[in-house]
Amino acid sequence: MTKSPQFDQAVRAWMDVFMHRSMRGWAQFAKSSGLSMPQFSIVMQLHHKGAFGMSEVSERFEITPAAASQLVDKLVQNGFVQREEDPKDRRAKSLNLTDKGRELVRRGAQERYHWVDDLAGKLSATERVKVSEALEMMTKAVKELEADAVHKPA
Amino acid sequence: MTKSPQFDQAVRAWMDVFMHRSMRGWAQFAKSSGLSMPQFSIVMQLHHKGAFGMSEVSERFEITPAAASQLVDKLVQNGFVQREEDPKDRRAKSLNLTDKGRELVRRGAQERYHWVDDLAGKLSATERVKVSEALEMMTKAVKELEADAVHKPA
DNA sequence: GCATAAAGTTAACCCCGCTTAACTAAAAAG
DNA sequence: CTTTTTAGTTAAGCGGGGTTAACTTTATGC
Repeated sequence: MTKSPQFDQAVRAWMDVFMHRSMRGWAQFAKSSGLSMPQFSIVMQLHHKGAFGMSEVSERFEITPAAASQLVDKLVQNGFVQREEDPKDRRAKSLNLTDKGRELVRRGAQERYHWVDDLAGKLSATERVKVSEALEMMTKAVKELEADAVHKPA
Repeated sequence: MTKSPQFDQAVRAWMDVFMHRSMRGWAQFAKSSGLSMPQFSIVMQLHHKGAFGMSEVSERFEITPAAASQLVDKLVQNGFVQREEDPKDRRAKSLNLTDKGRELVRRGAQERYHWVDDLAGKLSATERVKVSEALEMMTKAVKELEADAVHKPA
């Protein structure tokens, strides 16, 4: 581990400032749309990773199948998620976002987008380029970390 | 609003990837220490902003004074927080972290630190410098945004 | 001084997410 | 074809956080 105080300090400062702003907005948006955080998380996963079944919900969120079933059920009742039989395996269910669900995701992204715009407005063009490059490096690094974690889990 | 697709895209990608990792770790740490997220948030606020009273808890978290009282009570019972009479106004209570509370915060910071180390390991020295600079710009920008928000609230 | 406002607390109640346990139904194994 | 495993559901019950309502205690305004 190559020590780099400047790096550590910069990342920590950023995390402090960014996490608070971001998490708050996140939670607020979820609440404003009438969803609890766990429900909202499922919707987001469904958006990012595409359709999947109950068992994957229970694995990804580390809850029992029963909890997953109940949680998803509320999303279905509220029309955000569609739950249909998997034709390949009639025991399994395939979960998908409905139009309403996709619309919710779209609105959420828009809100974040707005914040990004504001942020961009505070930076000069050259700064924006530098930031873009840096974030791309970071994103790549995080993905590599995650890939590592798969091969040798903690 | 100067449009910059590269910037937007980079920030969004980063947020997606970072938020998931970070929030997960966060929630897990809170749970592993026997605290719920709301309880943990109070501890963190107490750490960042120093001592305050019940009414501020209820304002900051947008909950009723009753809820704040109950929430804090659990933290007091578990020894993370100290609740004492404010000598200036005997109706008010002054909340403070106990040693145990501070120790919790310290451990949390350490865990984040560890993640930052891992991340640093994935970057070259020059990359780390670039990232540091970029994050400092971003942190500054966010703080300016927050300052703006105070003057003309949404 | 007395009425009113402010800071917290307590109690009753609700909703939510989660777990365990018991169950149904379909697929896989033998 | 029967047994076992797998996917998911339902029901009962628990604990958590939230609310409203009623209350106590201390400050303030007049």
